[in-house]
Amino acid sequence: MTITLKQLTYFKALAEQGNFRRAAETCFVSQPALSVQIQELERSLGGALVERHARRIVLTPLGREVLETAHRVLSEVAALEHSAQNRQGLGGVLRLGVIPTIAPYLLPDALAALRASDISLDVQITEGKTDRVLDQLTEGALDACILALPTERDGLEERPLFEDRFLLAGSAARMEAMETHIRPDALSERQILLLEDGHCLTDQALAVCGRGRGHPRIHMGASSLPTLTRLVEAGFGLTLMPELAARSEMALAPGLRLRRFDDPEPFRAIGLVRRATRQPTEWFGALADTLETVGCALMEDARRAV
Amino acid sequence: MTITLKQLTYFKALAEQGNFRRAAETCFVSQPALSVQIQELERSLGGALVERHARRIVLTPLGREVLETAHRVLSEVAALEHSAQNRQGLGGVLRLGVIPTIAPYLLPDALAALRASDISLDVQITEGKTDRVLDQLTEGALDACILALPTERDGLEERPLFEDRFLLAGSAARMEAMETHIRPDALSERQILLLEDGHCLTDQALAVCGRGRGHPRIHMGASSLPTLTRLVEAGFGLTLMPELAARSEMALAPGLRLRRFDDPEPFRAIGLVRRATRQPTEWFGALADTLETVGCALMEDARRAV
DNA sequence: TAAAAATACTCCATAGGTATTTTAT
DNA sequence: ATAAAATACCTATGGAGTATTTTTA
Repeated sequence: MTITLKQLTYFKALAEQGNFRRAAETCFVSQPALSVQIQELERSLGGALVERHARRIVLTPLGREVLETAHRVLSEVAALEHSAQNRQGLGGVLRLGVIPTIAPYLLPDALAALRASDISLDVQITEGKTDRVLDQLTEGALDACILALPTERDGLEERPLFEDRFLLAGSAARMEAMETHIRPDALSERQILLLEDGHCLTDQALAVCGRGRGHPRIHMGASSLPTLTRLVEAGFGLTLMPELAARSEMALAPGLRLRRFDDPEPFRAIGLVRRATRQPTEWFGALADTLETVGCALMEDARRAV
Repeated sequence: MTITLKQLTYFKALAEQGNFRRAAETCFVSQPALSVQIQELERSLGGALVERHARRIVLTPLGREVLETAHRVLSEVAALEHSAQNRQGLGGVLRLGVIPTIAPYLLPDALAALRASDISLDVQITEGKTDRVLDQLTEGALDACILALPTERDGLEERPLFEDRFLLAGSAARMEAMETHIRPDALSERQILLLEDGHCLTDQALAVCGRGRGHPRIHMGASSLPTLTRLVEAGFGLTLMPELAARSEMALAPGLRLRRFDDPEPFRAIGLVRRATRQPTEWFGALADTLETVGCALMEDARRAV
């Protein structure tokens, strides 16, 4: 009626052994059991697979063709079963969404660390703003996201990784004109440049500077952090620079000056998010641990530098 | 414990439907039946394949990987089952052995006829002398052979196809010196050129000429019929030319002359041979019928020509 | 509360085993 | 006569069904 893997397994053994009895032995079943399954397979395929002779069997043309398919199918399934054992972490590709103000600064180190770690998982990165990657995560198009917490969405599980503090960034001239001690909410919003709408960093910066104080005057809607950095370097205003991005941005904008805020320093919480599910997922914890280690190390470096 | 095609089928349906109940419906089983098989598959693979959410499911990375394999495996098996229906004649490649004194003369027409016929079978030709192809047939390395009957071996089934009569061939000078009516056994053996040992044609020619009359004097052990033809054309003696080869050989050796023997003309019986097996083999009869038709047509032509 | 999946339990189909017959050399 | 595969028959595993519970949104 229907072809089964068992039938294909028995048939492969029969073709290899050339004899029903020996084939049955290698399959650890009785000879009639194997005979019946071969007959069943022949009935399904509508033709003989082997010529039965007194001392041996010979494959028919159909049998040879079926044998090839059987080989392919069985090896595919065997690979599946085998991968179940040898799998550390998980099989397959983990689709990871990362927001643009994190991706270029965290991923180089993070991917290197993942590659080196025991959890051998392939990662496929999707870069997108918070809402977009969270939508994809919810739909099932992504497996996890790295972004600023909290997400404030239902059905998601958040795991904090590290704190990314904000530094004040400006041109040398502007920064020298500043007083020594700066409190974030003392910044006049008119001085602050922000990324274009949609970047969570924009909202966070507004929150840090105390939105309530007056109407924000966003001079430029820069589309990326490097662009924003260049504008600030050129003296068009100040901005809040995440520590995470500091080293890279300084390398590209030598005229930029950074200054730490007084304690308590404002920060964004970087976290890993996945769909909430009751069943434990091996890879999530391991991935988060690795990212946490990498992220904290980067923060250490940043604190030594500024 | 072991992966089954049923599990893969159910899993594929689940991935497509995104929901256990609908997947179960498309498989025409109850929801618990499908649930259990999915759990079984997950147990075999040692990891979750789907995340269970309230209104839908999402594949895990492992699930996506398994789904790809499942697609490949199921489509291979489906192709097998499907080919069982659409198969005319047989599937696969028929390995056909043919002796050298038949192959080049019969095969061009025969293969064309097979290609045109409804029995769509791929044929792979092995050319070799009688003993060699029969050994391969017995071993199972060939499925059938075209050669001169009888084979006089056990375990083989012979099917006569057509009679290939022998013509007397010689140079123009020699043939003009011959009397009008020739009886085969009247030929002096010393005039006759034969192929080298191993060709059945050699034995047949000796039998035709009445071996008992005296010691055969084989002037040349030619390795192929075309070679033999050239020697004869050059006047080195006479030979027996199978009607089957006559047309081709005449084209290559314009100086050659052919003469029919008086009735009863000597001939070799061309037949198709396979391993004897009690189970009926669809292709054998169909193949034999086609070959018989082609062979008889060639014989008709030959008789009109000489 | 409603919808979906998991669990519990029962039943039956079928794969497998033993004993035997049939077939081919 | 012997060796191998097919057949007959019985048993037991496990896949599927119904009813129910659990879970999550």
